[in-house]
Amino acid sequence: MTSARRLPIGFHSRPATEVAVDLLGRVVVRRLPDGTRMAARIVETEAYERDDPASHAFRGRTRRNATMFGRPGHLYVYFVYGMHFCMNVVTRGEGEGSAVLLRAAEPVEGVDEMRRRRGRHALGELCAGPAKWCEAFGVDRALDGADIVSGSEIWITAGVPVSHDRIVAGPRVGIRVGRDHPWRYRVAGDPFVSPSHAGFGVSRSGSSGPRRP
DNA sequence: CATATGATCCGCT
DNA sequence: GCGGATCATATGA
Repeated sequence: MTSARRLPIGFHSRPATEVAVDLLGRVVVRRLPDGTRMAARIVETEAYERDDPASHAFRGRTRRNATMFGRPGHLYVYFVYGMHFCMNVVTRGEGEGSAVLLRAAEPVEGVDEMRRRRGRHALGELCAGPAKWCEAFGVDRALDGADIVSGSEIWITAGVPVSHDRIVAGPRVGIRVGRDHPWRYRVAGDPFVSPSHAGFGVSRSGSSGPRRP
C-alpha cells in the first residue's frame, strides 16, 4: 500500500542523480489556499548536477536560480518561454546548486481540479510534461523556495518506490549541452510519461536506447 | 539600453 | 514535423 509518510530532509540531501531515480513512484501532494488537494505519482524526472553545463546553476548564482543554491528539500520554480513554469526539488547541500526537475506524473487525487486548470480532460494529458504538471497543480513563481519537507503548500510522500529494473534512463531534453549524460529517468512502459523525443525510447532505431541507471 | 534565447506546449500541416 | 506564442533573464554594448 502507498505510504503517506513525508520524505525527510535526508532523502533530498544526496546527489541529484540518486534523488531523481529514488523519486520515481513517490507522490507529490499539493494543497491550495482554499484547501483543495491534488496528488500525483512521479513517473519521470531529470537530474541537474553540480558542474553540469546544462544546469541553470552552471554559471553561478543569480536572482533567478538562487533557490537552487539554497537548502535541499525546497522547491525551485522557474519561468520559461514567456508562458510556462517548471518545478524542481533542490538536492545535495546548501550552496551546491543541484536539483531534480519533476517532468511527469500520474494523477491520483484532485483530478477534477487539474482538468479545470489545464482545460483538458484526458488523464494522460494533465501532468505529462513539466509545464503541464505545474499548470495542473497551480504551481507558479509564488512557490519558488517553498519548503517541501515541512511546508503546507506542496510536499512529497513516500508512495511506493520503483525497483531499478523497471527504470530506464536516457538523455535529457530541451538542452543544447550535457546531452552525453543519461540523466532523464522514467518508469519503463508507464503511460503517464511525457511524449518521447528522439534519442529516448525503445521505439527508436537502435543507436542510443534506454539504459539502466 | 538592446537583443537573443530558452530544462515548453499546442495546433496545424 | 514545424512554427508561433510571449517574456524573464542573461549578456554585451
